[in-house]
Amino acid sequence: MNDKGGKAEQIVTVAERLVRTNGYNGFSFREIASEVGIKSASVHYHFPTKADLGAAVARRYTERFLAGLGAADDPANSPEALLQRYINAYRCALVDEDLMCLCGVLGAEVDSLPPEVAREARHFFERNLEWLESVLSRIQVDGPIGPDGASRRALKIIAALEGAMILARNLGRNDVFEQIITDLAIV
Amino acid sequence: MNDKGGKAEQIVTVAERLVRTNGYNGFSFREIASEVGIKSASVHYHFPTKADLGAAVARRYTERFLAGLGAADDPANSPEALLQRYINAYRCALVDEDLMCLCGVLGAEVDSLPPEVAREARHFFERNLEWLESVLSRIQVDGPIGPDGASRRALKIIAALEGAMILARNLGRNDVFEQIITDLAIV
DNA sequence: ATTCATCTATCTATCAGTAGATTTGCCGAG
DNA sequence: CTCGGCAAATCTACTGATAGATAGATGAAT
Repeated sequence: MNDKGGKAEQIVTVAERLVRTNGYNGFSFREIASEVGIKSASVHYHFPTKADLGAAVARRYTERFLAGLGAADDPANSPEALLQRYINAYRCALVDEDLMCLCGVLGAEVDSLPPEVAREARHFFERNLEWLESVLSRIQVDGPIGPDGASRRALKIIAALEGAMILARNLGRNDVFEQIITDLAIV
Repeated sequence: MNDKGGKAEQIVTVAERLVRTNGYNGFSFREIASEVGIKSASVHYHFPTKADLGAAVARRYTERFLAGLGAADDPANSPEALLQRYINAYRCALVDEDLMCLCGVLGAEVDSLPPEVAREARHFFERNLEWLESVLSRIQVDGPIGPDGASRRALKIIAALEGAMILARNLGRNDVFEQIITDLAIV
């Protein structure tokens, strides 16, 4: 059958898209089951509770996202190139996938998430900040002012990207994303 | 009775808090009714459908938010002071109310919103951008570089603020908000 | 024979929304 | 002041749909 990598993987894939479209409170086992071509009881077999599934979705998303970036300290890639790669990951989500960042969605409703899902969302941001700080610390800031350390710059970059996605999607204008990230890499 | 400004107003108030906590797909007529002290059928009397209520919540939020800012071209307030007031509005939502920006939440799940709710969310951003552009155009940009027009700067400011709220709330650290908005007013 | 994965069937709870009765508060007539 | 009537607001009671979750049967693979 159409069994790309096993049903559990398919379930997570469908769930990810639904969460990124509707939020954590906006998807159901039945809808996932229907799209995968099984029954909702079978989804419960793989992921006993909704929180289990939500956490699995966030965990896989984080791993895939970071894997796509590569090592922050890889000497084969300049920090400037890695920064562009990071920004491009968000651009692809917005333009190619036409979806919000998963953890941007989860982050907006963090107070109503089951603890294990909230923990995975926080983990996404922590790992991203770690990666960005590592990249930014390789860039020589020689300007006379340069008040921000790598940590603060990393925060500013993620915030700008998440905010840019929300604005672009609400205004229905992807060029808004490009305007916001202009000069994001050089501050 | 405890009837602050009428039941319709109370309903919108409770609904706003629930949306800002759980997202649009995460609140119910029953929960609102329970908190207000009436039955869910009475909520339907004031707001026939969930989309009606959602749109009313967003509309009142936008009006209240803009009213709190004052006129963008009021000569009694310097543009710099107005900009600080704008940033402070987000800070208060985060620190004092401990809630996300309503339209940040709605914006994250915009693809699953009823059309009239999505329209109100977009309207919030459009009105905010208009106000910010008006304020920013009053500030003399004399720097030798200054590549951004008022429009682009307005986008960057809103994106940074929405992203800062998401990050601060997910990391459970309000100082993250302060770090991100450092120098936001002077670029 | 055991395990894995799926199924059917069902449970209880909740959802948005509706119909129609009832209460409440106000206003004008006597 | 009191009564009748009207309309706004709330109620009870319900519908059909859907939610997450569970029990136990079925079939296939090892």
